[in-house]
Amino acid sequence: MTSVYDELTARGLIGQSTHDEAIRERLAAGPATFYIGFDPTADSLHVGHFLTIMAMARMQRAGHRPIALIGGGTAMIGDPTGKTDMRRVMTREEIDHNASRFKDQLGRFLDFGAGGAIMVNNADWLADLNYIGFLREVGSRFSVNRMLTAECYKARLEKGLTFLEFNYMLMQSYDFLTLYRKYGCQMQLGGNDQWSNIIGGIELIRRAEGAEAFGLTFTLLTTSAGKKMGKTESGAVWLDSAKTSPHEFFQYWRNVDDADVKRCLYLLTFLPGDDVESVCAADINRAKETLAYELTAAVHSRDDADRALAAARALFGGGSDGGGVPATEIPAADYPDGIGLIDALMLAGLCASRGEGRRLIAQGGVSLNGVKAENDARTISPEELRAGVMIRKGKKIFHKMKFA
RNA sequence: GGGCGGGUUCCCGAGCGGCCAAAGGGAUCAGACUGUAAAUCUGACGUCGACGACUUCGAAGGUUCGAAUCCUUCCCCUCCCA
Repeated sequence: MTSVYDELTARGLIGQSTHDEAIRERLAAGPATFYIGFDPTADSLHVGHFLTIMAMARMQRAGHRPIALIGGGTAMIGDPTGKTDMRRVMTREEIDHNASRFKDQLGRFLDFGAGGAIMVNNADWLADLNYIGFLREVGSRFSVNRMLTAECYKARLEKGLTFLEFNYMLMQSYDFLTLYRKYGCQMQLGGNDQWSNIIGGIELIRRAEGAEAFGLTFTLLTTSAGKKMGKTESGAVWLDSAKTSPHEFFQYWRNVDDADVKRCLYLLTFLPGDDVESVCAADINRAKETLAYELTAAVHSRDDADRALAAARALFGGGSDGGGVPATEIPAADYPDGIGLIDALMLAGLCASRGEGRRLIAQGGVSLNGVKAENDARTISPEELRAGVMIRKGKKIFHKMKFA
């Protein structure tokens, strides 16, 4: 069996590593403890985190021990990396709430059982730090000159960087040091954008403990065009089914670019390399279906994936019905005469304003049960609502509406 | 603290008294073509009971028949000096 390191490399996950050979040897030598941090800046993890999570899961499968660090403390500072503007300062309550959501979600992918993965929150040691003590222990080991040359601060040096955010690197480095001391954690992984922060921690460990630590970053999940994946017009693609339904989630992956399918299969699924190659070579559309199915099953459930797949086939294969399609139920009592088409679109969230709805219909972008809506005066009758109407917006967006 | 330059619709960015709901680009949405792909072409893109009305150009006042454009105060940002 090949080592995880080789597996990660073969699948194209590795972005940069601090010590190629040393890390390979360390991972081959036996169980290693590593950590990855997640800043709870939203109330759900999203697709951007998923690649990292899968990498953790692969490592765990290979016998290593993951520490999932929830950045309850660092989130109070805000990582300036990759941001051009200072982010909104979050309240303690928001952060705590988000952190608890993260916890639940991570539990789906990692085994937190005895001897398994560990979850920690850096608020536990950052929140009550003593300023003087921290400066003396940690601050003294950082060179501002060096920090300023770090790539992650470049952009911000032009737009403005607060002292608060400048400290982020120290916080994260201190996390690494703390985990090293507490759990013997010798390795930090992260997105490629975390490189500078990881290096900071490694150097801190060396200076403070005289010990060696390693860093490994993953490629960012981007499209072949270089854009970050996981964003849609309506925001991020979330892992929480309440924020992005399994159907939408499935559709997102079903619609990825031809050019990105193989990469995604390698990066995000456990599908063996040979299978990835063969499925992509055979039929690209089939490969997309596989991608969508596998990811939906992993993030949500087999059942959800089955439903989404069935719905997709029915919907796009010419059939009309499909379970799992987003649906809106309206109380019959409120609409004795049916509902105006534009109102229905608004209610279903298919358009943001009535004007937009009107335009949509005028341009031929709306159909009901497969019949194109000719004009915006159309109403959906009570009979139709009783039976349930399938509203289709554009080519790919379906929404069911019926009486509750 | 002093001085310069700024804050325009989702983003970038024109406009600098009426012809401005505001050029251009990007993003987005729809249509055509397709394979639920890409590329391309076309249209739309503040809100509404829509050939009209209403609300926008950092905030609040003011000048004017008329302001995104002029004046005053305030808030925020960049840069230079301290």
